[in-house]
Amino acid sequence: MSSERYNAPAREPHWQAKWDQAHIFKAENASEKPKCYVLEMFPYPSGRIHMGHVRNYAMGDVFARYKRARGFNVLHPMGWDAFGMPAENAAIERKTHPGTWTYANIATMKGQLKSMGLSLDWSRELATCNADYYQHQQKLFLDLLSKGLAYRKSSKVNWDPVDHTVLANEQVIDGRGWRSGALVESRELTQWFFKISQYSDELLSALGTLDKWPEKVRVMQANWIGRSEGMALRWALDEATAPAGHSELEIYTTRPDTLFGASFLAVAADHPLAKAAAEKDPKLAAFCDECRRMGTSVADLETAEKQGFDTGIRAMHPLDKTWLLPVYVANFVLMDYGTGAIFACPSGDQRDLDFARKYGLPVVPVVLPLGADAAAFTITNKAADGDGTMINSRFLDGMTTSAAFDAVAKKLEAERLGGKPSGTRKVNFRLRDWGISRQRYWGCPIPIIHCKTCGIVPVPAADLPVKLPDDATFDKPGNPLDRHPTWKNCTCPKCKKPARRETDTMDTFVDSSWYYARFTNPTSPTPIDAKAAAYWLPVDQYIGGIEHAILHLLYSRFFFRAISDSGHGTGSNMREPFSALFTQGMVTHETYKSHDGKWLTPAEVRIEGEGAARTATEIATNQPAEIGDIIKMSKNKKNVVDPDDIIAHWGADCARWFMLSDSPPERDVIWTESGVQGAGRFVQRVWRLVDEAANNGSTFDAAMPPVFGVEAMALRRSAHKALDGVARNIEGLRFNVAVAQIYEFTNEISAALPKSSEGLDWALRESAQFLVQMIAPMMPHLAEECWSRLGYNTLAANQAWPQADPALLVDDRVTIAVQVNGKRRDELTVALNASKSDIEVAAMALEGVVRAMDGRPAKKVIIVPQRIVNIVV
RNA sequence: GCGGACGUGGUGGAACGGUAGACACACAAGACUUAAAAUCUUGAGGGGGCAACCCCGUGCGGGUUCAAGUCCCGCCGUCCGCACCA
Repeated sequence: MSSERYNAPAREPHWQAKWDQAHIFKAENASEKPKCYVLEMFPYPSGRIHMGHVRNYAMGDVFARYKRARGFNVLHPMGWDAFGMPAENAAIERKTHPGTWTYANIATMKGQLKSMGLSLDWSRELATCNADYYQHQQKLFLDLLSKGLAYRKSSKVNWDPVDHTVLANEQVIDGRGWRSGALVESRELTQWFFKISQYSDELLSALGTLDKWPEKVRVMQANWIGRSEGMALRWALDEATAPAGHSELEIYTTRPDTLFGASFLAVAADHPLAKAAAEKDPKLAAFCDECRRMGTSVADLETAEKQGFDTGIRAMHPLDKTWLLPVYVANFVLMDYGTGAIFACPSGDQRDLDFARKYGLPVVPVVLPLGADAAAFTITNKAADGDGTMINSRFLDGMTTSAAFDAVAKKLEAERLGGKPSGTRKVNFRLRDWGISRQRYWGCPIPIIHCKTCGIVPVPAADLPVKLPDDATFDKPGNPLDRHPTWKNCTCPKCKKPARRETDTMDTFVDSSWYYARFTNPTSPTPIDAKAAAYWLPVDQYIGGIEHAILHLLYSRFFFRAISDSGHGTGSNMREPFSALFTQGMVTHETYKSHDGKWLTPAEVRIEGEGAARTATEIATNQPAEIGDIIKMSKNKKNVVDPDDIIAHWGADCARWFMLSDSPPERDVIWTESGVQGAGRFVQRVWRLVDEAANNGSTFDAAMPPVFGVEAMALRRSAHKALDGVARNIEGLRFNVAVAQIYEFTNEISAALPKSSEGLDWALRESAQFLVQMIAPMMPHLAEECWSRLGYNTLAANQAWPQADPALLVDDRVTIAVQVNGKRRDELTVALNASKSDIEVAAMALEGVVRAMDGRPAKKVIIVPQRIVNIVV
């Protein structure tokens, strides 16, 4: 018997080397086994892994290892989302090349991931900054271009003044750049776009098929796509007031039913009609400039009052040509939604009502809300924006709002204006096309040549890759490619005259929009090996952070469709890349501040006391420190714990186990020292238990004893139930519950150890072996150590998940609660298959039941076999 | 404003409509030890009672049900996402 403690940090590298030598995590692209593709969102090589990575990869690894044990051919790859601005910023600061910095980080982080003992197929490793990868992305771009799914246009874009680049709409959070945090400015630029809007309908409706995605993510995507059903209405402009060349105005509305409540029209400051009118009206021109200056930031929008300016133009009501309405320029009308023009019904829309009150415009109630008293109904300061019955609406009066919608639609579809229907039903989406041009160096070059003669010329596929030049300079802000002396000069592939290379690079979200497909065959000469992709895709379980709910996850869903439609998919009708998605919570930690207000790391403070009396002291100065909120680990707030330190001190298994226990995986977990200690104690406990069981004489391989005593039988039941429960909980990604079941089971083993019972030695061996196999997905090194202690010279990682014996999953006797009037008064242990009448007789005789019934007769007795008895008196 | 999630001991959290608080952390008492660590045992939702037991208890108020943390209705609160989207 070895009484030594298990030295995890010393033993873990040994087992990692064993796995490496045996190549057991290498996935084969052809197999008799069913496939399972497990993927965690690949990391950006920022320098070192953090606890968030540990949690993410630990979860994926448990699932991957479990599925391997269940007989699946598992693909579990890892790579690097390696392009991006931090590399460039680091290059500026440290005067190194972004590539040097990035590859050094990759080497460091790969070492860290290896020390976690992840069951990864490293033979498929890829880095998006490698030309081996991005050359294929350039090919994908060219094929999207030829299909019209990539295009160039001039438009207003989000400009990040800190990172000196354009950002997509999805990358602007609360008016700020998602990475730099800088307030985004609006600029008019010519940019490359991907036509994600062409897939709006499909991306939205297919959300319904993603039943293994979190509801939250689906709702967020649905809102982002933002479908609305309405009508495009063309209003004839009064000739006397309209600017030359403008005879009509098209607006978009979702409420044509409220058309008789209209009191004005409004257009965006950038609307062509506003611009035309402004030419002759300096005051209007000034107002439009003012609107444009008012940025797009949230702070601006919240404080901005509704403002408008009467253009003097009058428009004819589509249902009554004699009815003229004023056309305003209004600061709240967005040029890029609908047609940039609206009609306003103040009684039915709060914003229109505020505006009407301010400018003294009519407010005519047209919808009587359901249940409202018609005689007493008026609009004061609250618009009636719900459904109801039409009033003051001529031929619509008395109809429901939806009937009125149809009636107006029917009428205006038949009505002609300039030979065309004056109204058409129209579905509108909020989703804009994805602007992918970035004015930065460290990204995938857009394979385009600008020729004075031929215009925009794609780089011929044979000339790919368009490689980034190594000798760029980073000494000043702006795009190094743009100021490179030679790289951008080239010859036009068509006319062979001197031409200029496109110096924008692609948004790095393009890189991550197809990496999962590349993993299926990372050496394919084509971007995607259709056969390999068809075999492995879709990803069976994808795991990552919720922050990508509409960024990466929506882009990928689009990009996979777009490249499939341009000849690069699986060759089948597969449309969704990720069949199941799991969004894990963050890792949080307390924050600490020194007496003079500086953030302190957990290592820099000493904690004493507990509860409300807990105090922190800065170790270096011995000054009291302030204990702050528990928030996501961030370098800024210094509330970080370095995984390397934890692994060096406690071992990877301990870190993994702690990450998986207690908190449900979708929720945030609080990293605490005591929690790690608890996990560390459990590592030792498993080691001791297995050690003792292994010393127990009998072996599991020996023939099963013909008879088991009561204690031995009970232990066997526990073992098989635990096996079954842990399996189901890993399957459902309820790792915290699986962990709890393992704890429970180890308690059972501990309790059984000192007992003596026929067949107990054998049952203990069986239990110990099951325990080892149960923990193997979570604490794989410890499992190997224990497995060898049990006398095996095979690898635990290669063992099949043991089959639970169904006969042992149910007890032959069950204890059920007995209630009187719904309150538990006693309990009853009966044979599993006891008849209802037997149960009733036994229940009625129970002491607690007799007392509670107090001589009253039972009115009713409910018996749910194996569950409960409830006696109603 | 719109949408979503959540609300259970000191803490993290368990709980197919069926014994609420599994399991863990923290805590307390005890054993072992010269001592500490480690380990082991025991205790614990609140209140009452020597005890057997009894009452109350899953944010608040109603309802459905033999039975509600769980389902329904209405509030309150917290967190998250979107937001001048016509």
